[in-house]
Amino acid sequence: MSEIAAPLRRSEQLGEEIEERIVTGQYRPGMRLDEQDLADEFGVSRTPVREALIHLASAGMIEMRPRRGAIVAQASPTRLCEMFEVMAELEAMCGRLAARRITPAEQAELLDAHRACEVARDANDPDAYYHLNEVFHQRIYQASHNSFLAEQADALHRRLRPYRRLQLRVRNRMKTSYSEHQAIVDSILSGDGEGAADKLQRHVVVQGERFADLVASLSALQVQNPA
Amino acid sequence: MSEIAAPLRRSEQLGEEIEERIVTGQYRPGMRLDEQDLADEFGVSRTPVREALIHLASAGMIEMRPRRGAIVAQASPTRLCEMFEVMAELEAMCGRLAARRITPAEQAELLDAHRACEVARDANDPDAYYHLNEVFHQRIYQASHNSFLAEQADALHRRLRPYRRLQLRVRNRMKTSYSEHQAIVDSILSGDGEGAADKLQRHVVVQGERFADLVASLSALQVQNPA
DNA sequence: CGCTTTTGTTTTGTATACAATCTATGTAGA
DNA sequence: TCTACATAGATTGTATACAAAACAAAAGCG
Repeated sequence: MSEIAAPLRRSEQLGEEIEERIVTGQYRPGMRLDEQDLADEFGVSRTPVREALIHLASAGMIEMRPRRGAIVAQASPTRLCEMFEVMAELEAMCGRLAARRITPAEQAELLDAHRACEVARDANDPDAYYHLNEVFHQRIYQASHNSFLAEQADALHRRLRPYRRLQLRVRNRMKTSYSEHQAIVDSILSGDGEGAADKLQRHVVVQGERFADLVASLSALQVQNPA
Repeated sequence: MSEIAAPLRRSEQLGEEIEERIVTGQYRPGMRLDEQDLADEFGVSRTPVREALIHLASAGMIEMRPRRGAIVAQASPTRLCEMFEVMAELEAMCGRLAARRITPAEQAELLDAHRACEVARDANDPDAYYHLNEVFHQRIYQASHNSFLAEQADALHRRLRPYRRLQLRVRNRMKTSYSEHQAIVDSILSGDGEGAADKLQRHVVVQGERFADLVASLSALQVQNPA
């Protein structure tokens, strides 16, 4: 989220870079993260690497087992469903509040983000849609006017990014997503908090056949050699 | 929450100890945490202390400004309300799920925790009530049968512990709290998810006169000399 | 007398060194 | 051939050392 530019510690930059690699799938769930290797690659010592890893572990992006090194967090299908269930509730809450508190300027921004998604959908460009979809959701977080909630939602959203990305590949998911967005926008702009909450909840939660889709895409993501 | 006993890193032990001091009010919001001082006190080098601080910063318990040291996180009244607003939603979600999914064994445990609170209330013992109240709420988290949700709720609960503690000192708060617990238990045991959610939400959220109470107790907590 | 600049001290951030523990390979025995 | 154990190697966790930045205080200047 838009923060005042604070000078980043080296370890924070490392953390962002490593997180990016996890999100983009370069580092896959279960993959081992060797401190020395990372240090060599980034041209620093192990100290800032360790600090970055500890931060990522706190955020749930990786797992650090004492004396046994760090691995990219691997969530079971059940666990993922649980996470999406919570994400759905947070999004619903954002939508409920946003419907009450959104400003005219934010209404315009939300519509802009929504229309941008439409362009990506029409171009049948999942990667573009993926990014614009994030902007769309973040605009809703912002419009909730609860900055803590927005931060929490954003953090969990980031944690789920690798899996969201996969889901967009599922047939017709992009079109379905867009029309759901439309209904969400309508509810928020008309001030219907409960409607927005309900639609966002269903938009995010993984259930029914989407669970099967998730499991199927997961096996493709999983790394074969955890060592 | 009950986890399999994993050998703790020294830095993790430090983190727990420092967190405990923050929660109990020994370290007050705004107070500076000097790495060398902590290292000397615990008889370790700065390295594990730093790692503990980074972890606490990730959890939001402290704030680390680059090159300017760490201070105990100090939340504004507005921020605190936002946090309680999210906590209320998470608790409501736990209650809603718990009403549907709670097992007979968990029902018994929940009742046990509730009756223990009754004893503390009758003894007019806020400290005891404070701890038993935590157990009561954690039982609900567990009964949601969404382990991720339970972890998130617990994490935020811990973050709000210093402030919850203060609130129990407010006149009659303990008795009010207990009778609210009673209604919550009734809803959960009767399988009324929406009722449980609604009652938990109101039980936790800070609004109306309780906001004034919170602000009043906050100024007592705030440290005078941030240096 | 107040403000700016400069110098000295403290504290953080990173690099390196070392000790403890875990993993893996190889060997001996059943 | 499989299992148990011992040893060697690799990797983590912690201590120490050093460099850079922030902070504090004193000196110089208007």
